[in-house]
Amino acid sequence: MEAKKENSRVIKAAQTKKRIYDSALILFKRHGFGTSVDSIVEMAGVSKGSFYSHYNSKFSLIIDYVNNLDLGYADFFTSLPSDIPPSSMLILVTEKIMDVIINDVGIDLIKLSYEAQITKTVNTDIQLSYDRKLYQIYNQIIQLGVQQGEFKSTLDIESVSKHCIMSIRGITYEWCIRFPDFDPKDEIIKHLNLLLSGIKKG
Amino acid sequence: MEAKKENSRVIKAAQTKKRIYDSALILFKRHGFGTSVDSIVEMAGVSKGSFYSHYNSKFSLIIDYVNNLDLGYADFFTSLPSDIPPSSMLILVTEKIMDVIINDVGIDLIKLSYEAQITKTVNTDIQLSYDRKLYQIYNQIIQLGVQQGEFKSTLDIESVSKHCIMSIRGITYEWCIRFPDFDPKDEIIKHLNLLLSGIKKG
DNA sequence: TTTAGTCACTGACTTTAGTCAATTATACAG
DNA sequence: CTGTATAATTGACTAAAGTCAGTGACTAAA
Repeated sequence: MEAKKENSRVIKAAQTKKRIYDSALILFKRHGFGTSVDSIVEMAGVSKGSFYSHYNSKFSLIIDYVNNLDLGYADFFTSLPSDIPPSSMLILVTEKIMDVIINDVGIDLIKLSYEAQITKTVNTDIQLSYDRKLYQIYNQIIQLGVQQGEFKSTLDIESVSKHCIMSIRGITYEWCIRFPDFDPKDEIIKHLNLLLSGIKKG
Repeated sequence: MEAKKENSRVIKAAQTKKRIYDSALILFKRHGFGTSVDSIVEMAGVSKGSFYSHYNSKFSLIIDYVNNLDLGYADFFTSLPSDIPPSSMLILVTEKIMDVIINDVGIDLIKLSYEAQITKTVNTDIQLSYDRKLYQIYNQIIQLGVQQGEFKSTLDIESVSKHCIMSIRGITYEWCIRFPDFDPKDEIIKHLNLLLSGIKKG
């Protein structure tokens, strides 16, 4: 990963990319994410080829946008009082995440993003860094739960954290395919409660 | 839902649909699921419009195919000895389902099918009937667990069944986006064990 | 300064999914 | 048997994503 020299060529390229990105955002807001690449490049005043030298696909741009949203999970987590039980932290953080997904990101973007992940014309690096932040939060909570004796000491903390995040993604996928007859916030809470307390007796 | 009379018109239409379907399968096997609709109708000797009067979209045909696979879950379930604990049944059935998904259906079809579910120009009725069968199996197992006293009597059986199936779908989605660096069978078992025993102490 | 090479950029082109008005074949009522 | 309604089928057409050989402005090395 070498930083490119800031010569005029590089600067112009960055300006072009930004023009494409900005035009896309305006058109997305105006006409939704079905906006064609043709209309984006027309508004940006560049050629189609230029679009594709900056973005691998139409999805790439959308994923760029999603990943640049500041979702503010980390802030929410650090703002939590530290004297509540870790199981409650888990629930609260997860509720917050679902709120953001439902209200700030929205069904259309989530669908596109999940579709892009499957078809993957897309560089997943940024997506993974997003995961890493989430993962750290869950890891901390579960570690805390084990330390404080609320959670089983036999837990594989890393694995459990990953499974919490997978549950969020799973429920969000379910939301995509069942929309609007599915309440993802309600369901993720039910799922977490199952994960916390288990199905088996004692 | 009225049964159509079997006049020659209906029979011919069914034959046309079958010719399209069979050609598609041959081409899918030969060139993968990227096969174009044009080449399918060329091989079937029908027009493109005809294709679209039988299938809403290219995905529809693929979904049709996936749903017509006899996945044999039900048989596997009924062949289980009835004296093993319900928690083991849950694990065994789920392992079987994952085996089928991984080996009989395969990553390419699963990806297409999951993509189709998200983009959904597609009639989900058949997908739902597939779910219904699975759902019945899980419902029975969990009911048995409650009756025999292995599972908590306070469980909402229907909700827990749904969440088991959602977990399968969630993990399968994860497999799609992480392939090949993800072992869905291993992970679904871990997830189920968490669901069964819980994270919290006693 | 010259010159070879790089890189953003161009736009016509290809590919493919999906549409729809027109056409043809069949069913059915009188 | 005749005319009319209905359903299946056609294929030219649209729309949109993505490609690629070519262009010229800019960089950097001699």
